[in-house]
Amino acid sequence: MTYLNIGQIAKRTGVTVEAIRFYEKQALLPEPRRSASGYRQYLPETAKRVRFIQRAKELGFSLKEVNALLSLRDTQDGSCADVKVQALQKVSEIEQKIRDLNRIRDALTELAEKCGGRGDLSECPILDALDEIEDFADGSS
Amino acid sequence: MTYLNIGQIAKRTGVTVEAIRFYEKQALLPEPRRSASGYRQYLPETAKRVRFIQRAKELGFSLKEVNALLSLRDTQDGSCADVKVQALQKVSEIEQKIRDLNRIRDALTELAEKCGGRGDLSECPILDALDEIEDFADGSS
DNA sequence: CTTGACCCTGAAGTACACTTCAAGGTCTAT
DNA sequence: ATAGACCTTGAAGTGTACTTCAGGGTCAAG
Repeated sequence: MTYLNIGQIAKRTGVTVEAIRFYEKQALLPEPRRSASGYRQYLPETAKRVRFIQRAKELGFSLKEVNALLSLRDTQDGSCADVKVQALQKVSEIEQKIRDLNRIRDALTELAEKCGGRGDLSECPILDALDEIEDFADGSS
Repeated sequence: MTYLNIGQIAKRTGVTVEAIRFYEKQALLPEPRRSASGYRQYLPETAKRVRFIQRAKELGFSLKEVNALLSLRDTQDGSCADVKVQALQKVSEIEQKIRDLNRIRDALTELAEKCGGRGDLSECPILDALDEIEDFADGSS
């Protein structure tokens, strides 16, 4: 049969069995088919979904947000226009994250370059590179 | 005087007073100067650092990781070569995050485009777009 | 010289995302 | 048919990142 039990999903994704059950409880994963004896039986695609959850978490999305992302794909109620609005909203959030990560990456790259690989930190004042992040306006009051 | 008290830092950063004190306890912020009466007195630059902490958190870095990033800049011990190695390591982690975010953004953009803004979800099967994320190898066993 | 907005500390409480535990049933190989 | 690796549930425990509470001191305005 093409079904996988929870341990096999765990192995394929690197996520613990317990975490997978937890995701089910949180409705991030649909309740799977069960064997006669009550074992969960997953389609192999479930592993994709679990990996997506992991990745999204590493990118700073809460499980609630991951759920919202997945629901954009899953949901059967609500209009397509709603989905579009939400998707575009998420896109702009994500683009902000990408910009921020680029800023941090550039600062770290500059830092590494200026360090040349030898000398001690007193010869590396360019560690200020990170201060170039957030170089704009303060609060207004 | 050029010093700001904790409430002013909070206002400029959008981070609560309590969280700022918490960051100090966790050594993400250096212990500031104190007034005669014990009030914390911050240099305005501290706001930059606090905003950096917030941004980095939103990008999926734990406070411990943020600390490591900030330490790359701050530290006075350890050789510059060490800093370089760590910085480049972080750069590749960050580049992975950027790739993942690009994947999610592209999928969401595609989803939004195909939705055209009207019709209901039964006319939007492209919600499968997100499945194109993680399109590669399964576990090896 | 008091009122209200601010600051201080330490301790306890909360939300999130799990992990561990307890107590037990199932499956496969020998 | 029994050992060992798997699966089940529910409840309690853990680490992170705060927030709230209790009890009090400080500062600027009127």
